[in-house]
Amino acid sequence: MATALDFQRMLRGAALRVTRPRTAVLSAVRAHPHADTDTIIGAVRSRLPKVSHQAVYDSLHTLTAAGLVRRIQPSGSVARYELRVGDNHHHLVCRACGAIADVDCAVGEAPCLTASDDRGYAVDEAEVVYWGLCPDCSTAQSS
Amino acid sequence: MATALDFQRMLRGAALRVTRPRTAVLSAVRAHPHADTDTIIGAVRSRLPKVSHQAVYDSLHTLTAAGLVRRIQPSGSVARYELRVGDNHHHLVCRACGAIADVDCAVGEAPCLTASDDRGYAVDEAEVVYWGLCPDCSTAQSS
DNA sequence: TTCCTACTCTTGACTCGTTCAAGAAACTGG
DNA sequence: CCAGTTTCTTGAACGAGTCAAGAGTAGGAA
Repeated sequence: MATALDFQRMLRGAALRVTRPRTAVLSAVRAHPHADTDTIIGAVRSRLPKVSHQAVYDSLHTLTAAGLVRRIQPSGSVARYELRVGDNHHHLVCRACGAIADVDCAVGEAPCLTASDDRGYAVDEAEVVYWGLCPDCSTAQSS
Repeated sequence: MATALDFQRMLRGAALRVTRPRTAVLSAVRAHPHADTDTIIGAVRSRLPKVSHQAVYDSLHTLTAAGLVRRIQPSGSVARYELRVGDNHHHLVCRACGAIADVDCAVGEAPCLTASDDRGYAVDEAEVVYWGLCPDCSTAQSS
């Protein structure tokens, strides 16, 4: 369980200033994986009621740019965030309710990271999204 | 080269009514792969100046639901569309300018279509996005 | 400790892609 | 050609996210 001190170290390690909103955002993202901005704002304000939505947006941008947080945004959804963990995991997204689940990379160690023909692009990341129906929506539809 | 008749057949094949806006949208999507809605509206209006933006939005939704058109929306971008072709191709997206290029699936025939653990999800599609810098932006940055 | 500077946060307005709603127009089967 | 339903037009509205200016704060230097 990461403590406030761990978040401090993460921020300092990325050469970022340690501020209450930022540590609160990191904590909120860890507590609510795949949460949208609104949820994060709510979670942050449960500790620091006076934090503005703009501070949360700024923090999320900064943390994303620093690589501490990962932003994901499936089509048709608002932006969602998760703590960047070094592993190469991907996401299952429910077409019906938008639920997101983590899934390890399909074939071992980053198999899809190299395109068959990169068209001259300098690729630094491959993102995989599996679309389908989550168990709940699946049973709801068939019944 | 697909003609208006081909588009008609595509619509009828999907049990959709054949209307001018819809055929124009199909034509525009074929002429401008990966175009955003604004571009498509512009292309449609070059033929049918009186078409409302709402008709284009409606057509795109309908065509997407029917599977004739595929909607893609990389993080931080607006919605983009391309004609659905049966192949399993993916996309290269430039982090700097947002350019999109097609790329064939990395390892043959839909390798990533099966997650290592589907968590009970009924997966019907796997989407792969390669993030990086396009040739232009790549040279612009290094210089 | 105290001060200074640059970075961060607050406040509040604003943008713009997309959606909603009501009525007019048009497509299709009979 | 007609009826009935779907689709399009018009115009307003929504909301996630951004912009901007000034107040506040973190962190290094003295």
